[in-house]
Amino acid sequence: MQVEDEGIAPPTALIQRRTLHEQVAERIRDMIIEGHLAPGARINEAALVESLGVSRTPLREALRTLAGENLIDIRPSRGSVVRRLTPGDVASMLQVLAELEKLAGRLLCERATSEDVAELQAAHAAMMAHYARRDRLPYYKLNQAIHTRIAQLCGNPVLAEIQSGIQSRLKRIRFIGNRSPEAWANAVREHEEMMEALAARDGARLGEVLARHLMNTWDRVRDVV
Amino acid sequence: MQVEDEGIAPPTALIQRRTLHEQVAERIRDMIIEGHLAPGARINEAALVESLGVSRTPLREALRTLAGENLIDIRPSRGSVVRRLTPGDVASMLQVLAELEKLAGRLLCERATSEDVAELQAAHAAMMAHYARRDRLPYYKLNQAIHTRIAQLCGNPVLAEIQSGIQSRLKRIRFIGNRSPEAWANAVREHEEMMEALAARDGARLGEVLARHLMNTWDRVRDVV
DNA sequence: TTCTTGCATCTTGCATACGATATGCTTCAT
DNA sequence: ATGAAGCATATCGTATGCAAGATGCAAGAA
Repeated sequence: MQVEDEGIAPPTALIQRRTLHEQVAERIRDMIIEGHLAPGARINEAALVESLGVSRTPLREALRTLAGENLIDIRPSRGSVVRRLTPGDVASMLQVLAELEKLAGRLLCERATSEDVAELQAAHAAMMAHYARRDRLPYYKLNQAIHTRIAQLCGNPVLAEIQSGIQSRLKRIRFIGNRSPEAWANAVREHEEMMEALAARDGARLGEVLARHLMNTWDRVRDVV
Repeated sequence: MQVEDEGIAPPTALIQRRTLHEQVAERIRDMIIEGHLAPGARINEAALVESLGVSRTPLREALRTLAGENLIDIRPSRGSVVRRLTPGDVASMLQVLAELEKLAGRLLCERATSEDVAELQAAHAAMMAHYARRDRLPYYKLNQAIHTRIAQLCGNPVLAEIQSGIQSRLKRIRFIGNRSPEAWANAVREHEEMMEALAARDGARLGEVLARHLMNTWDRVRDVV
C-alpha cells in the first residue's frame, strides 16, 4: 500500500532507472505540496536549474508534466506560476471526488476478493492504531492510501487515475489542514462505518458513506483554504 | 457554442500568439483522433520532426503534453506509442462520464439561468434538424457540444475539465462509431427527455437520463472498439 | 509631478550537438 | 540447425547556445 521501500532491496530487484525529468518533476511537486513553492509564485527556470543541478531541457519537460497535472500554469514567454487553489476549486474537487468514490464503493463491493477486503481492513486497523496515539502524519498517510486503494480495486482504471490525480492536487491543502478533535473523531467514525459496509458487501451503503465522508471533509478543511 | 470564429476579426482583437509546441501538440492530437497515427503505433521523433518542420525540443514538449492527456505513453529511452484503447477502457470512461454527467445534471437544474436553458434548447433544436436530415457529422458535433456545455454550465470547473478530457479521448472511437437507425432514434429520444427534464428543472431526472444515455452509448459503440 | 517612450537586462523558446541506451542483425560455437 | 553473443545502427536523453520577446528602469515631455 504505497509503502516507501526503505528496506534492503532483494538481490533481484530491478535497479531503478528514472529519467532526469521524472526526478525533477517529483522534486518540484514535493516543493509545491510542502509549501516551499508558494501558490501564485513565479517559477524561475534559471534559479531552479541552479539549485537542482540540471540543465534547462529536463527542467522544462518536468514543468510540462506538472502543467499536465494542473499543478502549475505555463504562460507562454512569461514563465510558469504555481497554481493557486481557491476555496471554490477545493470544494469542486471534493464534490467530484465524492461522486467518484461513491461509484468506486459500489463497484468494489461487487467485485472485491476476500484478500482485497482483508488488505483494506489491515490498513484500517493500522490507521486506527495511529489514531489511538493521535499520531497525525502516519494517520493521514494511511487515510489517503485507503481511499486510493479503494479506487484502484474497484476495477475501473480511469476512475482510479482521476481519483489519484485529484487527490494529489488536494494533498497540499490536507497537509496543512488541522482538525479539531471532534472533527477528527467524526472522520474516524465514518471510516469505521466504511469498513462495516465493506465487510457486509453493502455497495450502496459504502458508496453513501464515502460520499458523506468527503462532503464532511469540506467542512473540516474549509477554513484553511 | 464552440463556434469557430472564421469571420472578420474586430480591429482590436488580440492577435493570436501560440507557441510552437502548442501547435505541434494540436497537430499530433488531430493525427491521433483522425487515425493517421494508429493506436499502438510507435512515434518516431525524427520522422515527425521532418514532416512538421520543427526541431526536437518543441516536439518533445508536445509529447509530454499529450502524455499528460493520456493520449500517448512515453516509455523511457524506448520511445512513445499511441495509447491503445481496449473495450474495457472505453467502458470505464463511459462509466465515469455517466457518473459525472449525472452530477452535472443535478447541479445544472439548481443553478441554470433561463438564458442557459434557452441556449441548450437552441442547440438541441439545431441538432434535431440535422437528425431530420440524417446528417451524421453535424449531429454528432452538436451532440458532443451539448454534453460539454452541460458540464460547463453546472458550476463545477473541475467536473467540466475532466469531462472534456474524457470526451476528447473518446472522440476517436465515436468518430468511427456507426449506429443502427434504431440505436440512433433511441439516442435522440433520450436527448428529448433530457430537454424536458431541464425545462422542468428536474435535476434528479436529468441526471438519471444523462447516466442512462451514456450507459446506452456503451451498447451503441461496443462493437466498434 | 505624472505619464509616456526608449533602452538595457533578464527570461524564455527553439535549434543543434553529443553522449548513452535500446534494438536488430550477423556471426560463431555447439 | 539452433542459440547466444557481439557489433552496428537507430533513437533517445541531456546540455548548451543563440535569438526573440518580456520586464523594469530611467529620461524626457506635458
